[in-house]
Amino acid sequence: MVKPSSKRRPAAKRAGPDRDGDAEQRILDAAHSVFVRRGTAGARMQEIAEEAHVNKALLHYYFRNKNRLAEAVFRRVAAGLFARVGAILGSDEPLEHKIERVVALYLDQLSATPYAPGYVISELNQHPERSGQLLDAVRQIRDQTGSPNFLAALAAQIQASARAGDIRPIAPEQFIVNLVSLCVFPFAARPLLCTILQLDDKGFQRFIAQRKTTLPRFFLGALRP
Amino acid sequence: MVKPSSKRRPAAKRAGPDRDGDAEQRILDAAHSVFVRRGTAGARMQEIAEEAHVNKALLHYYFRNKNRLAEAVFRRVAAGLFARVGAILGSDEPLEHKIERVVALYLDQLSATPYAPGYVISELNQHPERSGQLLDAVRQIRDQTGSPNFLAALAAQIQASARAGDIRPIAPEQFIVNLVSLCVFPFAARPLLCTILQLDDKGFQRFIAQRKTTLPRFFLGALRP
DNA sequence: GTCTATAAGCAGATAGAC
DNA sequence: GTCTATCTGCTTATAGAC
Repeated sequence: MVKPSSKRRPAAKRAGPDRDGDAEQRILDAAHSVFVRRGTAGARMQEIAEEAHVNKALLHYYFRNKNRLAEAVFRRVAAGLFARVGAILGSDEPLEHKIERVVALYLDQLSATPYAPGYVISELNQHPERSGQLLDAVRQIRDQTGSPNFLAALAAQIQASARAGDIRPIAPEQFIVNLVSLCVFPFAARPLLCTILQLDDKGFQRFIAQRKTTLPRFFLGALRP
Repeated sequence: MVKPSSKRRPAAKRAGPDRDGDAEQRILDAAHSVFVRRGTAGARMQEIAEEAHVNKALLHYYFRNKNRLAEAVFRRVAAGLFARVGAILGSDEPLEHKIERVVALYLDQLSATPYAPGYVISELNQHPERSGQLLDAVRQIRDQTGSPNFLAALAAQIQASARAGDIRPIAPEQFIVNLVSLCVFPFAARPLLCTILQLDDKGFQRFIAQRKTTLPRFFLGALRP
């Protein structure tokens, strides 16, 4: 009934005999990598243990069972997917500027973590109960960035811009879903796009690079009055 | 070494003692339902058997093993996702009309098959070898609709419209990815959107209904010269 | 073609030594 | 904390009767 996790760390080694970090951290990193690549159901505790350079039994020591480990990973990935973008959207920059920054940031970030969107999508499809954990992750961000309810702030800004005649009116939900769709979907569906459009890895990178300049123009064009 | 599948059907019952269709078809339908809901790795042959009202052993009789059954389902779902939209995009209607029809069709179709996009996305992420089967599915459609390489046709149309000054220039790949992203992503990420935007099922339906009129305007607006 | 019964192989989880 | 060894249960897959 011992609960070592997230209590005080043991006296532990720094840069000790095993590769970087203490075991718990290594396990979480390895689990992250494996779960995101294979999906929760397809992931094997054995593979995680190997990638963390520890024994299977240690995973259970720290995280009790597979499901808890999966939850920890899901929260981490989901939070990473919203944190920085949420901060931008909740800031008080002008709308046009926000759009450009969100596109640039998302396209860069997702290039580095290509499996994340597909993973989160399929986890949520297969385990609806994870929406709760998703909300936890979002709230956590809100607390850290100090922008409570960035959606409401954004909605107000959109309506103000529309009334001022800077953009044509659009429902805030549609605005944000459009923006996120255009940024995230190409990565979530990357293997699909590469197949249909006959792109290799290099070609996909070029496609995304082009998109970095193309997409803000496209989006702002759609908002012109 | 018998290969009953897709050879001639047995003398079989029509509207026989078991519910609709012959066993092979019932199995495929059940597998479709279960795989799409749980993902390939999370699906159980037992559950499929029950949903098809047959015994587990019969799944192996018809499809040999789980993997083959999964492939059959994947091909079917992928084909269903492209068939009708591909036909529209490959037709010779004016561009503006195509956009309106694709949006309307996709939003309707996906409302009825909400799990399909997420399923295809995660399958392709977890099994890159399925891209081949994806291509099979696409080719199959191409042959049926008689529009060989609808992408090339669409690209030509876009360039022509741009030269005529009807729309502003846009790379054909960006055009199609934008259109598909805006239609498909909200369904692929449906649980995510419902959580973030605090929508229940009814609310999501309203959101999509609004999108049916909003999205074509948004997209055409972005293309205005 | 369809079933029952069973084999064979893992994967998750625990016990206990160090 | 970390390991080795083992148990238990589930899942795919096959054998064989009808």
